[in-house]
Amino acid sequence: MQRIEALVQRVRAQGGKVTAQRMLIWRALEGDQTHPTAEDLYARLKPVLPGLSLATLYNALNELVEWGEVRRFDAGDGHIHYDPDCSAHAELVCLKCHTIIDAPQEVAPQPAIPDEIAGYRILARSEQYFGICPACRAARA
Amino acid sequence: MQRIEALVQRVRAQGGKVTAQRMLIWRALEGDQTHPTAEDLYARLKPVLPGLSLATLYNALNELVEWGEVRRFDAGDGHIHYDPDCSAHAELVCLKCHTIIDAPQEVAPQPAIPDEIAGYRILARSEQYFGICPACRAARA
DNA sequence: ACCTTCTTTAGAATTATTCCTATTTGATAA
DNA sequence: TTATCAAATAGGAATAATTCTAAAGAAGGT
Repeated sequence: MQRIEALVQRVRAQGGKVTAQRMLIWRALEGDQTHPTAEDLYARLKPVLPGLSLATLYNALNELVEWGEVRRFDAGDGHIHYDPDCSAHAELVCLKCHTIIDAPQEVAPQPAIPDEIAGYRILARSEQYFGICPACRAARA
Repeated sequence: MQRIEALVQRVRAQGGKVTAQRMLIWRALEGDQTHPTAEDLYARLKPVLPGLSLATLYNALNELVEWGEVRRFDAGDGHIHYDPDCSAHAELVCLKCHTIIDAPQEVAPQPAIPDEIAGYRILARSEQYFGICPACRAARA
């Protein structure tokens, strides 16, 4: 995710409004490395801004995804997870216990993102490896 | 996805049962290239086996995912999509209209899947490129 | 064929996400 | 400041996805 000032400018430039809700959500995501779900974020933000609606949160999240500022991915646990870190990295998802960790660049190197593929203008790339984590492998044996 | 005979053996080997419902779902997925959602499949299968429950369909799908036989991914349109084609390919997802196409290997080459990353036993890999499709680019201009 | 055992199923209940719309609020300019 | 207008919000309704549990069904031995 870009710095918040850049998001402010982006919203203004397209005739949008910098609302308290958006700022709150942006700040909550900034630097977050926990791959939170929408519910996680809601539980965190509701006490801060009690009037906050879940719909508003989903709107803001989906808009960030459309801008390519945040990645959203399915970890196979029945929840959609969000990750503001759009730098080059893959996720490692355990198919048994659904824990998620970021794969280091060395073990899952990321190619440069091309500007265009098959006529599509490419904004973001997402990669997941699904498998069985060390703990679950041990538990099974 | 492997051939259906292989799935039959797999289920038997782990003490499971080859039910009519599983066979039906497996056959529906075999060779499907439409990236269907669970609802798509349900609509297709319900007339064939009217007693079929959505829960059964989800069970079967999630079990295939856990076996690494089918990939499931979030196309950002509010629906989870399933793809029985686990051969090496990335998906191209339009952030505006949410159409999904398979990227040819030439434009998005797939590395070999390592057996293990950071202690995880790797079973599957998923890759998506998010962007704006040619039609939406034209519409915007 | 008939039990027995254990898995799977159907349908309802629950939870997650998106959609809808009257109302509120930010931004702009007088 | 204040009025104006477009855009965002809140909250509830609608839709999507998952979980739960009693009942049904397949496999294997008798």
